[in-house]
This record gives sequence, structure tokens and C-alpha cells, in this order.
Amino acid sequence: MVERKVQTMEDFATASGISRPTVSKYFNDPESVRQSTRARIEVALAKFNYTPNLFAVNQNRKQTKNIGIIVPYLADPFFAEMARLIERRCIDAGFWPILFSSHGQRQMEINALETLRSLKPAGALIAPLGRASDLDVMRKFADDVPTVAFDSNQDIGDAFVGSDNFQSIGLIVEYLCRTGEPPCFFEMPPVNPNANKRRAAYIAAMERLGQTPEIIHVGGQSWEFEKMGLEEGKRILAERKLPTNTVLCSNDRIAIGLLAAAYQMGLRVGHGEGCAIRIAGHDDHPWSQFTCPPLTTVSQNYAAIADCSVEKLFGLIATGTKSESREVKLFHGQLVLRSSA
Amino acid sequence: MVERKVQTMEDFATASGISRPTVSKYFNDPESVRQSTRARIEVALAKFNYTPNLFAVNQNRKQTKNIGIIVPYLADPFFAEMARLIERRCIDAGFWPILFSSHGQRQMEINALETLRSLKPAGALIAPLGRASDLDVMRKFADDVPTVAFDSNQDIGDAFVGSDNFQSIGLIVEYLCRTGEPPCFFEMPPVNPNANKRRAAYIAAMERLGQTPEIIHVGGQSWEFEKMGLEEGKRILAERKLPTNTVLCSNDRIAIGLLAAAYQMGLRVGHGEGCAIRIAGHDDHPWSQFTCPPLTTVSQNYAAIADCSVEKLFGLIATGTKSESREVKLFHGQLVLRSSA
DNA sequence: ATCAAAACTTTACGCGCGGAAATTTATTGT
DNA sequence: ACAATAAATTTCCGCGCGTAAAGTTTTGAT
Repeated sequence: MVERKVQTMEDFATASGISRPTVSKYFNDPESVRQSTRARIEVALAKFNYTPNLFAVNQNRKQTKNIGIIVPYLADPFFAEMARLIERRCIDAGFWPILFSSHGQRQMEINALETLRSLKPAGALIAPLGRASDLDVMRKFADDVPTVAFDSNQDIGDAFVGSDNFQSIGLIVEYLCRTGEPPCFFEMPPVNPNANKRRAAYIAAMERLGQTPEIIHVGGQSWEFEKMGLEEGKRILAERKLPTNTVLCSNDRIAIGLLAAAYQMGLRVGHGEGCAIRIAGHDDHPWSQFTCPPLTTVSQNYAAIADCSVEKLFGLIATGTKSESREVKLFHGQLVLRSSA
Repeated sequence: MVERKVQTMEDFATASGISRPTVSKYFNDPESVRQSTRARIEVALAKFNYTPNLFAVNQNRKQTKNIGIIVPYLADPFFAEMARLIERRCIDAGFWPILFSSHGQRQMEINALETLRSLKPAGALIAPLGRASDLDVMRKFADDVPTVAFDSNQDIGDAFVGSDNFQSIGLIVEYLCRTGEPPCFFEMPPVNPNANKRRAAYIAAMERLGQTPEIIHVGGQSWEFEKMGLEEGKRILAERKLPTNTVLCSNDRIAIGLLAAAYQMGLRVGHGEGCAIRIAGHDDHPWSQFTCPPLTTVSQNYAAIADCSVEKLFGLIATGTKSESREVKLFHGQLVLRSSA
């Protein structure tokens, strides 16, 4: 009863009294064999705990079960959470997710794409770095592999899933204008299209409401948003350059830095009595509920974006057709009212 | 000049005018071929951008270049950062890191181990879940694969690399006692040995300094430390159950929650005038510098732990010997003084 | 120029499995 | 009970590469 030399599928087949091709069929799709043989295989499986050699399997299958996930920055809790959700969906669907982080670096994204390609993946879910991305390399990749982009719309892949920045920014601008001074806009570094879209959305919303947009410009390509929010924030607050007492940050990580800056400058943040400044964010990052004060923000629908991305990818994989038109699906954000604004 | 049907190594070999076995040798170790042939290969490589089929390569090599990295919770910035450092070291050494997150769940850790095993990895770097880990499965894995454990010392693998909790906790306890009221200890959920070690280290340090240890107990197996710090913190602060005005948290994420609780209760945190409570953490998480106020803590030496883990693993892989004794390497923490305590 | 060592080429086999084709066996419905 | 169909079996080839063995060429030092 001890596990013997059952290493190959051949071994396992003879040990379980079934022919190897049938066993092979079973591993490709347990439903594809007769119920009785399936049962016999599974009995033997429990006895010998054999698993097919992954490399041999994937070498011969024209299509593997691998799905690549590439995110720009895994230390960002937004992407950590997205990765977690996507991984789970893939596993549940019988696929094998492989996670890569570009760590904010162009070359690492390129490397991830190359490595991924050599894995002959069934598909890929990519949140591009953005401006730092090598679009040519990415497009070439997407030509060969069914690819869904998410978060950052770089016009690559067969579909895009993300948030409707115009809706979400509009929502919070409207809220801020309605409940106090109209906000100025603390931008994020223009690392990706979201940065520009959110700025444009802010301007549009302000003009729609008859207000004058005021933007605090930020340059660079750094992904250390908190640091930037803190340093830039301290500078601005010290110089009293703030055009209004309300700041809408391009994302929560910037806001977290700005909250720290305000705290360190002795400014009370919030909408209540005796508060000097209101600060709002965007994304509803996992940590936003633990800031001081808790951050008012607009949530991105993490679960919906993850689900939809995965569904679209599975659709592409199933049909195998490269649709001529690139689908774009945008989800609405929801106002998350806490006490910072 | 356009890339032709150079798909296999055979194609590439003929295209570059070199025999396939030599090309194969080159890909296994570019140094192993003559400088002149290496140059010829690399010229052809630039021209045809061929990459060996990963599956075919790994099927035939007795030992792959894969290195598995398993962390318990990727949304924790500590592990995100460790993963980043380790990945880089592996890539630089010509290995191929594959990252898994257990997402705090026992079954996912088991799955990761199984998947990893089927990849015939050269080695593995594992930060175990801790109490939720299936130690039998893990030991069986480590019997077959050179394995280095880090962060959480579960007595698995051929070596362990981590922080010296007794030193680091001792350091901050001494600091807190020296500069104000002796601290009570807000534990983390006992998910892993670090939790118990840090509690024990706190008790030992307090007794060494002639103080009475006071512990705020926490149960459960949740990894949502901030949430726990916030909720438990609010309860304790509301009930005025705090034995002293100084709280040492078992880790920074708990401290972040407690800081939020104190803020929401209107308590001023810090060591200055008019501060009601001092709060300190442990780990120097990437976000600790952005809390309000910035968090006083003890840093873990991320880079040293990552480097040492990887070095030890490479040593194991190189020698191929299962050392009889399990090495343990602990790094010291450093006091990071900010304004929260 | 000479020669041994080093590097390369040719040839050949095997890894573990997917999958096709032809044949045999088992399962349905009437 | 019988065909008609579904499922398994047997046999075989190929995937792309590692790697061993034997023979050939190149290299570098004398």
C-alpha cells in the first residue's frame, strides 16, 4: 500500500488497471470518461497520489492552462487585492494563474512578458505600467495571446476593464462642492492614463458645476505615491499655496501622504468644527479606512473588475477568435463617506 | 531579415550555423562555449529572437532553474517587499522565481506546495502561514526540495532566516521604559511563532528591567491586523482598560489600527506635550512613515533577510547535500524613532 | 610545425505525455 | 435478443530539448 514507483502516467495506468490514453483523457477532462472508470481512476489516485508531469503535459498540449497576471506594482494594495481576486477566479475555473509584478520598472514588465510568452499561456490579464510600458512589445504579445487589460487603458489587448473615472471623479467632485468649498485637485504622477483621465474628469466636473478648476501639478514617474503626497503636501501647506480648503487627491495613496503632511503641520483634517482642511481620495484602498481621520473616497469595484476581466478572458479563450473591435467595460465607483471630507 | 520559422532550437541552430548540442550548451551556460561561438550565437539571437521552449527544457533537465517563493499574505507590504527583493536576487542569479501567496488560507498553502512540486523546482523559499500550515505536507515537500524558511520559524526546511525577536523587542521595550511609562503589549493574533516569540520577548525584557508585563490578549487566526487593532483598540480605549499610557504593538499593522482607534477616540498620540498615549510598533512596514503621527518602531532588516535566505538556498542547491543540522540565522532589528512614542 | 587539450559536430536515444487511427469491448434502447 | 452507439484499448508517432558517445576540427602552447 506504500506508494511505489508510480512516477509516470504509464505506471499509474497499469497500477490502476486502465489504459494510458484513457487516463490521459481523464486528466484533461474528468467528465469525458465514463462514470465508472472515473471512479476507478479516482480510487487509484487516492492510493498513489500521482500527478502528471506539468512540463510534459504543457509541452504537448497546443494550449496550456496557464494564465499570466501582470501587475505594475504588487506593493500597492490595490493590485495585491486585484491579484488575489483574479487568482482565485482562475483557480476555480481550472486554470493555473502565474503572477508577475513589474515593480514599477519598464524592463521588468518586458521580462515578465517574455517569460510569460515562453509559458505558452492560454491567456493573460495585464495591468500595464502605463507610460513606462513598451507598447510595441505588449501589442506583439497580445497579438499571439488572448489578452485582457485592466486598470490602465493603454489600448492593448482584446478588451479593457476598469473604472469609469469620469463618473467616479464627477461623483466626488459633486459631493465636495455640495458640502463645502469646491476642491482643488492634487494629481498623481502621470504614470498611466488614469492620471490624465482623472485630471480631465476633475476639470470637466468643476466646469459643469460652474467652478474654476485648480490643479496641483506633480511630475515624475515614481510609484511612491505616499512619499510624494507627504513631501509635496508639506511644501504646499507650508507655503500656504492651497487655493481652497478642500483637496481631492488623484488616488488614496497620494491622500495618505497628504494626510500625514497635514498632521505633521498641525492641521486638523475633516468636515467638522475646527477642521482646517478637507481631503478626499479615490480608489478606496484597503488602508483608507485606517487613516487618521478615515478617508472619504470613491471606491473602485474591485470584485466586479476582477470578475469581468476574467470572464472576458475566458470568453476570448473559449471562442479563440480575435474580435476585431476592442471591448471596453467601465464600472462605476461609489461614494465612500468617512470623516476626512 | 524578417523573423522566419525559427521556432525550435534545431531551426535556430541551422540558422545560426552552429550545431544544436552546442546551442543547447550555450543556453545552459553561456560561459561554457568558446567566446567566438558565443558571439556568433548572440548575433543570431538578436536577429531571430528565439527562446527555448521552457517546458521541453525543464522536462529533460533533472534539475530546473525554478525557485518557488511562497508567502502567507501578499497584501501585507512586508511580504510584498520581501517577495520583491527575493525575486530580484533569483533573477540576477539566473534562476526563475515563481511567486505564490497563501492568502492566509491553509488550503491555498497546500495547493501552492503541490503546484510547486510539480514544477520540479531547484529550491524553495517559504514564509509559512504558521499555525495554519500543514506541517506534514510542508516537511514532505522540504524532504524532496531544498527549502529555506523565512520570517516564521516553523521548524521546516534546511535553514531558517529571520529576525531576532528577543533582541528587537528588547530594544524597543528598553527604549520605551527609559523614556516614559513602561509599555503594555498589544499582541497580534497567534497566527505564527513570531506572535508567541514577541510576547515572550516582551515579558522577558520587562522582567529584566524590573517591570510588570501587561498583555492585551488577542485571539483568532485572522490576518486583518489593522482591523483588529482598530476594533480591539477602540474597545480597550473606551473601557479605559489600558494599564499604562504606552502600548507596544506586536507589529506595525496592529499599531496602524490602534493609531486609528486613538485618533477616533480623540486621543493625541506621541511623546510630546499634551499627548495622552504612546504607541510603538515592530517591523518598520513601508507605510509606518506615513501614519499620523509617524510610527516609532523597530525595523526588520528586509534586505539582509532576503539576501541571506537566497544565499543559503543557493548554497543548498550547489552542494546538493541535505545538511543534517538545520541552520538558523537571525538578524538584529534597529530602533526607528519617529514621533508616536 | 607539432601535438595534446579543448571545443565542436554528428548521431542517436529518451523524457512523459498528447493525440490520432483502428480495433475491441461495454453500454444503451427497442 | 439484437443492432447501434458510446467508450476503452492497442499501437504508434511526435513534441522540443538534454545528454551521452564517438569522431572531427580548432586552439594555444611549445
